[in-house]
Amino acid sequence: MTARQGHSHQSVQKELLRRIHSGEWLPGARIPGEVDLAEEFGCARTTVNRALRQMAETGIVERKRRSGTHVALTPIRKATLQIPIIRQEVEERGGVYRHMLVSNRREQAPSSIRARLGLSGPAEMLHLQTVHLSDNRPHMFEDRWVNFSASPDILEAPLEDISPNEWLVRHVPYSRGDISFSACSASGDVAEALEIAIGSPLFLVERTTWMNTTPITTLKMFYPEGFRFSTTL
Amino acid sequence: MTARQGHSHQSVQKELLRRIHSGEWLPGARIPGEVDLAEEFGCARTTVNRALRQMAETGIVERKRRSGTHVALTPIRKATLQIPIIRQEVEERGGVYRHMLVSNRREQAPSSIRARLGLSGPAEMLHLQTVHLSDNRPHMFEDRWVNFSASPDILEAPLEDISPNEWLVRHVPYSRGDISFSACSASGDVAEALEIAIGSPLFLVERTTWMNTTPITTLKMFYPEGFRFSTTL
DNA sequence: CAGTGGTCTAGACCACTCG
DNA sequence: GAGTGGTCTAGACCACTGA
Repeated sequence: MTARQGHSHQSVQKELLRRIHSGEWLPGARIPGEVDLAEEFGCARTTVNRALRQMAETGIVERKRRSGTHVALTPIRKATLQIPIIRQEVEERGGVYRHMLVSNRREQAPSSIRARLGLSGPAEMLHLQTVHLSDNRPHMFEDRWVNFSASPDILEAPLEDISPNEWLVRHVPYSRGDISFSACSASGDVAEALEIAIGSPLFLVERTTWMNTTPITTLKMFYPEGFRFSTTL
Repeated sequence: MTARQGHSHQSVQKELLRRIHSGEWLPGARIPGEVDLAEEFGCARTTVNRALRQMAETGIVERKRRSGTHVALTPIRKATLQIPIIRQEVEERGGVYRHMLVSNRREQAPSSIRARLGLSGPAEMLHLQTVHLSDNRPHMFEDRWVNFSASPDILEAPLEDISPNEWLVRHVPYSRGDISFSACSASGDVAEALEIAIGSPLFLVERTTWMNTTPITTLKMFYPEGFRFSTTL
């Protein structure tokens, strides 16, 4: 059967967005059911469904069975952030990337680190400190602990040539991660590595990753003032 | 025709993820085509397509026509952030919310603000400064400019009772927004509002929103040290 | 130019949930 | 119990792009 195309899911979404943005459908208002919309637009219900599903994923509408689809009271609540490899991050900003491994030691993980990873008993881990440079100026300082029992290969990795960040991303998959953003002031170590004054404000990203329930690595990334993490809503 | 169900798109995705996480399919490796996978799983191609499309949206795989689907070299590169109403943010963290309107004036917007909004000529705007409190302690300081020609109603809004943040979210839709995160140190004004020392590190969120090409509002939100913005990968 | 993903259709059944 | 979204199927055509 020749399926003559009425509307694409994108054109449907565009029209639905127009009605929301124009105020025709106010926040909280109920949107007609998929069957009605499909009839109105002259397309299959599947097409309407996809348009509405995408709008629900970005938080523009809320959907529940039986009660239908409503315009969200707080339109657009989700932004997606890119989590790049640091080298790419530097190069995308037009800099020449280089890294320096400041520390590379096996140590007993302190309790704060074990807590982040969800480990109860003592554990020997790889403690790596790296300065990431852009055009030979400090871009970011990374303080990382690696649970090498989950990825023994890292003990033989050429971390002078490839940063721990990049080596892990390329060799150790993970299934789950936490990430958080905050601000802090520079302690002595970090200030020295970044060549800034002690107490300077820093943008701090903390990330921990697991493969299933096995912790892989946890790290803090310290960015000096001026660095921005941007995205679009 | 009774469509007997083979696999759901979720079960397909789960199995594909397993193969990636187990190392069976390494980063960069090519994944079989949709037709082959559909045959293997005994389901429709549509089902495989949806599973792979979702995995592409989260950055786990990369898809191109003709060349097929490949495991991403940098697995998982996107995180979604919730952009809440501040009152909800405070209440979700267990605090009692209150806000104080520190400033509410019509002013000529300085050039820095006009630049953020993409306006060339002079423009009179509403300049609002709000302290958001959690359990009567400062939670965040907001410095906002509103292009009231795009939403004249705000001039009559009871901003003492409902914060500018919440009033705008509930009454003025937007189609596009920028958001960025960084760190800075507290200036005198902000330090006073947040009851912290001048120079303290702050977590700074900047957001600008438009309706189509009309600028709506731009603001900076200053969070004291200790505040974290978290999400899951 | 041929292979791969991208998408639409029409129809069906299922699952949740509100009244 | 009935209405609404959630999803699967089988088939078709289209669009991009790399060999």
